[in-house]
Amino acid sequence: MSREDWAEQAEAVLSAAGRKRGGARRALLELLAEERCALTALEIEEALRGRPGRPVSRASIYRILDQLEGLGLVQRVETGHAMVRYERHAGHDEHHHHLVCERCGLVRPFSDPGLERAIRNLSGRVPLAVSEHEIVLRGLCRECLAERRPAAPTGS
Amino acid sequence: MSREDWAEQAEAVLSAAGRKRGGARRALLELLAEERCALTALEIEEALRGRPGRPVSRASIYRILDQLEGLGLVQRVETGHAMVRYERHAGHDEHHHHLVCERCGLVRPFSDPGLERAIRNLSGRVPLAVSEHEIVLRGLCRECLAERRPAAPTGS
DNA sequence: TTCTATGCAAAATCTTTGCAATTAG
DNA sequence: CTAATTGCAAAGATTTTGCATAGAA
Repeated sequence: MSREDWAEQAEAVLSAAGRKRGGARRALLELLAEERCALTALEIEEALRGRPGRPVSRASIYRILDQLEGLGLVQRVETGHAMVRYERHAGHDEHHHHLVCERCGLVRPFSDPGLERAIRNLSGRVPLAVSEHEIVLRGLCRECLAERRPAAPTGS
Repeated sequence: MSREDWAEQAEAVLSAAGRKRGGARRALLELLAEERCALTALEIEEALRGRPGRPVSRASIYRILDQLEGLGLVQRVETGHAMVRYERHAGHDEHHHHLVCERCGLVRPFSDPGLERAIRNLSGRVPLAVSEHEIVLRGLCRECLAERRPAAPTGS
């Protein structure tokens, strides 16, 4: 499913759920369709303010995200700092997790088949009917690591 | 390391860091030593209010948790709902992750060697110097599943 | 026309900070 | 005595809600 398709499909799902179209949600869908990784509500607000389309009020952003999450169109991602991030619900082929830099806060996607296998394997053995999983690796990104260790890593 | 040992060791680390003893922190350490899974700051506040020791002000709870996290004595856990949870930093043998029920909010620990292996394996191949990882599986716990599907699961 | 969508402002919730009093070392 | 600890209240930050208007079907 390509990016434009995602936005269109989302509109279709919304319509099927008896929702009417609106400019604010439209703008939000377009933004999420382009983004490949998770954004916070405030990042979304800012992004929409600085683009050709229209700005969207914060309250609407929260309401729309909540609605989209309820319909399975976006996923919440908890990467830290008690601030929720959202990204479009990806198909099986685009499924990914997140790397978070503890120093600069950078959030990047990654994926790994071995990890998915381990999760699938595990899902049948826990006392929970697993519907989703979320994995966050924390550490230092390359840039922050470089700033901390200017010298070459020569043993002790 | 047993539970009491953890609290004692924590006091030792604090002392080594030049910290003085205080009743509020003491109460918090004892609570965390007993808990096997992550609590939010507000849950900690409530738990401390309803027990023999002393109640601790909310501000102190946040300050103390922050301090303990800085010393590596507790770990933040992001299980969802934009509320941070904390649990004592476990040794290698007690390392675990979390199952979260999407309906009732129950948080339970679990662990799996295969998963840890996959993570270790992966850590060398991502553009991040990984220092921690966090895994959350979401779904319905047994009780909530039972409420939703009163009938026996006989294949359609 | 009827119900949804949206903005604005107020409220609610969680977390942090400032300040003064207390207490450990 | 000096610095860390703690509580209280106020401030911050993020998220939610109430209400009125605008807009889609």
